Amino acid sequence: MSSALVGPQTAKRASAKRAAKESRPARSVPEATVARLPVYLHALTALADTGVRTVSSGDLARAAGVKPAQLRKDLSHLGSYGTRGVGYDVVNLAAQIGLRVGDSQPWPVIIVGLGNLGRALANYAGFRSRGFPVVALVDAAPEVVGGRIEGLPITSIDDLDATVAATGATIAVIATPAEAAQRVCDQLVAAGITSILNFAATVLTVPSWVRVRKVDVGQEMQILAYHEQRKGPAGLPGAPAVAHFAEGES
Amino acid sequence: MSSALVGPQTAKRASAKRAAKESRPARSVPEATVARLPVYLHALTALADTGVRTVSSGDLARAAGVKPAQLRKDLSHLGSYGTRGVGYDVVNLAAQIGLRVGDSQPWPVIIVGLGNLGRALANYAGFRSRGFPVVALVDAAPEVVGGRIEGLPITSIDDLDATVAATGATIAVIATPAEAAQRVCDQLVAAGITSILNFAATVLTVPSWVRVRKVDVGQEMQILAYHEQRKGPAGLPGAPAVAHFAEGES
DNA sequence: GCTTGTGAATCTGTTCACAGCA
DNA sequence: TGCTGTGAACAGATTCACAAGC
Repeated sequence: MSSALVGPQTAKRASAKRAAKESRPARSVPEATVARLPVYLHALTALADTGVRTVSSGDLARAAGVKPAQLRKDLSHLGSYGTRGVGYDVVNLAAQIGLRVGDSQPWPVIIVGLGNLGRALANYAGFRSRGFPVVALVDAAPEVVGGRIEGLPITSIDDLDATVAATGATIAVIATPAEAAQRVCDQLVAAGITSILNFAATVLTVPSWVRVRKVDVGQEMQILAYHEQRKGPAGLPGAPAVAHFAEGES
Repeated sequence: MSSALVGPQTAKRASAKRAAKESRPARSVPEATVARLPVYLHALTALADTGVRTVSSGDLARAAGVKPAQLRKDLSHLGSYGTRGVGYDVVNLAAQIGLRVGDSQPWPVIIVGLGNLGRALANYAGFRSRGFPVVALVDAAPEVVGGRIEGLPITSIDDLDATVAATGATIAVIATPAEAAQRVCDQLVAAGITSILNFAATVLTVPSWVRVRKVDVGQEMQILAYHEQRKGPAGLPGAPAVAHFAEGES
């Protein structure tokens, strides 16, 4: 589990700045930027579909819901794909971002857990269309195994190793109940999965080479509720509160 | 659109540091902390269920997947609910966080869009159990309206104003196709909704007093794919890669 | 003219390290 | 002796503002 084997950020402290300065052509895009690339790509695709050829940082930023300066800074981490005085070539920029985001190849995905959510995900068309074909459906319940969804058979969790090997998947989606999530996660990791999208309401413990992203609807709701809470007691809706400057919506 | 009336963090720009120093007892919890409160609450609830009475920042941090210092800093924004040399009282701390997260009252929720995802969400039990009863299901398609899910009737989007007024909901979930999302969003806002959880793959434009959180499965996948991309070409799995500095997984 | 790309300034969040207290 | 709570140091991300270039 959290046994040593770490060694990560070991010599990071001391070396840092000076060492990284030369020899490297500026690798690594900031994580915050990576998280926005899909948004930019989506906006660019929409623009391309409507026949727009070039777009300015201002326009693209508006479509993506960010500020122009942020967009330019983000894109600058990828390279210089714009033309001063003109803007960005929509198709070319989309291609460049697509490259980074792995659009050039399909990423086969395994879905584990076929309750309500798992089934909805298995039927979700946007999955395949975005380059993530669902190649296997896995569950533990004997009465579920053997069924089919969208023509794809549901296989047993006991055959996970074979399933992963056969499909070549490296990404998995966990849509099981919270109690089963960690166990399933361990099995996925053992089978060679290195990226996991976790819909279960649990914190997963994984080795350092495995990346997990969590989607927790309940938590999102609670974050919204936190802010609703603030509003309620303060001022009545409709009644103009005191000062306030409009926010530019992030 | 960006008219205005919030009231909170009002004169922030100009005043800043100097002014904020005195008179204010440190209001407002950082957004990053707010996003973690639900995780802490979940971990505490689990601990309480197993009968644990007190917990140290180290143990709770491990359960929540953060560092102890981070947990203490986060909790310090809420007040001093721990006991030096001992730890935190599980039940009391859970109560305090629950208070902030709005656990004390139910937050009725409306779900708009009853395709695969909407139906899965409507059936999602964890919704109600976390204090977010689904009080209305809304769709636009005539052939869907009139049906029932979990005993709840599906009403027409045309009756939205009445539905919101009747239920008193302030939070809504958008699970429509992307094309319909902005239109639905506008209608929700007009009806009085002030918090939205958006599952559609679009950036929503809303007035400043409305809060939106987005859940986009496709985007999450692309973020995972971005990192998979880095790994792939570099070294074979199993074969120790060259240099390579391990990242410290957050 | 116009818009990009980027250093510098700022803001936000995280981590350290230790004083304060049971 | 612990473990919390927190100032101070650090790191990361955002925003500003302007030089560079079409």
